[in-house]
Amino acid sequence: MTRPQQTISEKTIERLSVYRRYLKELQKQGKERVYSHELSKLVSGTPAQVRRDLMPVGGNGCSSKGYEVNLLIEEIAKLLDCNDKQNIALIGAGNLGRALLGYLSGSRDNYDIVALFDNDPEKYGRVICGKRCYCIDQLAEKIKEYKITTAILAVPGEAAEATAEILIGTGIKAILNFAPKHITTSSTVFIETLDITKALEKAIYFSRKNT
Amino acid sequence: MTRPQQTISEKTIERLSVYRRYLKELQKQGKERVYSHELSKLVSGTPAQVRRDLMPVGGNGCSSKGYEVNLLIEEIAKLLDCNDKQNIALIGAGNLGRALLGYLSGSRDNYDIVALFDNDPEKYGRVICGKRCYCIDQLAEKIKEYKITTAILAVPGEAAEATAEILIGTGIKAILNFAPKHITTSSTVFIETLDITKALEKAIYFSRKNT
DNA sequence: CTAAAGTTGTGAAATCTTGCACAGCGTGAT
DNA sequence: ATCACGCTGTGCAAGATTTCACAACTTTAG
Ligand SMILES: NC(=O)c1ccc[n+]([C@@H]2O[C@H](COP(=O)([O-])OP(=O)(O)OC[C@H]3O[C@@H](n4cnc5c(N)ncnc54)[C@H](O)[C@@H]3O)[C@@H](O)[C@H]2O)c1
Ligand SMILES: NC(=O)c1ccc[n+]([C@@H]2O[C@H](COP(=O)([O-])OP(=O)(O)OC[C@H]3O[C@@H](n4cnc5c(N)ncnc54)[C@H](O)[C@@H]3O)[C@@H](O)[C@H]2O)c1
Repeated sequence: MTRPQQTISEKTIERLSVYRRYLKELQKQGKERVYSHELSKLVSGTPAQVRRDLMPVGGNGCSSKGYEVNLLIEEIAKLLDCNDKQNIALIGAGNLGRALLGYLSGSRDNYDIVALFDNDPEKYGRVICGKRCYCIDQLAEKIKEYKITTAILAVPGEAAEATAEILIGTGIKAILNFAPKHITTSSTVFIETLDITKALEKAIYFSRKNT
Repeated sequence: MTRPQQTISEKTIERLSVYRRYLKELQKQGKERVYSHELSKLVSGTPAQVRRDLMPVGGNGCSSKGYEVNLLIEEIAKLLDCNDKQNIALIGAGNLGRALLGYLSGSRDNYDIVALFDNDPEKYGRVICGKRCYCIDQLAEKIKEYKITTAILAVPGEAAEATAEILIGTGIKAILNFAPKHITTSSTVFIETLDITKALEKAIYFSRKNT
């Protein structure tokens, strides 16, 4: 019985990532099984949504006993990570870039920041948080060398589009962008922009609307 | 003719924030009018969506001449900011917190981080990036004093839920949360969680799915 | 063994969001 | 003055996502 493998929505992928994080916590606590309604509370969803999200990961999930935590983590990993550690590049070793580096350098077993890039001679050539920082000119070369498929873009807004173009040119497949710029491309590269200002302005707006 | 003022969706609010940012750039460039199809390109949407988003901001928008940039910025500001500068608190002056502080301390005219809070004696009592850092124990007191309605939460995951509870207790109205924890509450406080790991795992997943 | 309680997987309904398409209008050309 | 063009505002359809609701199954108790 092979998986139907119809495309999975972005939202479902996001929630699977979140479920997995909680599942790992449960695993640490020694919990062996979990019900959809437990997961749903951790995430403000409904049990039905959790069950639907879990459908494409493969049907372990046993009536009346719920899901087996270990197995579920494994199956989600198969789907999200393809059992394959991904090499990531971080472009822009500024304030945000270094914070991210510290945050993401911890014990992640499914991806790893393997190279930094910057155009500031003060920064490239050094090792920051245990990772080598290269000159931005070496981007294409190093991305090939390290087999990097995903990049985190943390350069100033003015440089974001041009840098993204270069990245796309190197054959990279996805970009997580922190610059407050929408990056347009005709290629099929997946671009996710995390727009902090947008999130804050939204919070401010709704701070006035609630009750 | 008063605005219908039916509730505006979260997605529309987010896009309005983004439109405004681009409009301000256009303004700087001296552009006076803009068409929905121009805005839509900057954001990968359709012109129809832009027009629909702009409907609740009040109908300036003139056939054949498009929207007047200055006016549109003003109208969006009325909606998003209520012509009112918001005071924001930043909880957790760690790596991310300080990066955010630097980023958000620039020339924002609609909100301002006015106070920091931390539980580390090394940090509170000081002035960081021009803002005073208080001990977390003074949270309630200072939030009242500064009339703060929105908080940015950048404390470690373990402390996030407890800190959010305290925040909610102070009567705050919205929280922008960076900790990788879902914050559950029965109150009507608006909570937006910006989950960076989730975004990265999503990017990694789609890096493999595209073409 | 049977029944009760509680859970999964999923079709179908409900809701939310986006895109189409066109009436109506302002503009500029003829 | 008239007309063609291109844009806005919006009813409505299409699409996407969430929720409901129930059959099927497992476990536990009697
Ligand atoms: N700091 C934050 O908390 C924060 C929050 C939200 C968004 N952002 C966005 O993230 C980006 C980075 O912010 P930051 O605060 O780290 O800025 P920063 O100025 O501290 O760092 C930017 C880094 O990029 C490098 N750089 C500049 N141009 C480059 C280029 N062409 N190629 C390679 N490297 C280049 C600089 O040398 C510097 O090291 C900006 O777009 C900013 O808008 C930052
Ligand atoms: N650094 C990043 O780029 C990054 C990215 C994504 C998410 N996050 C999340 O953001 C949060 C902060 O990350 P960070 O890298 O800045 O961590 P950090 O350890 O550098 O900073 C945390 C700060 O919070 C303070 N703190 C701890 N407990 C507190 C409490 N109970 N009350 C008040 N202050 C308290 C600490 O003293 C410290 O200053 C974490 O939840 C982390 O998971 C960070």
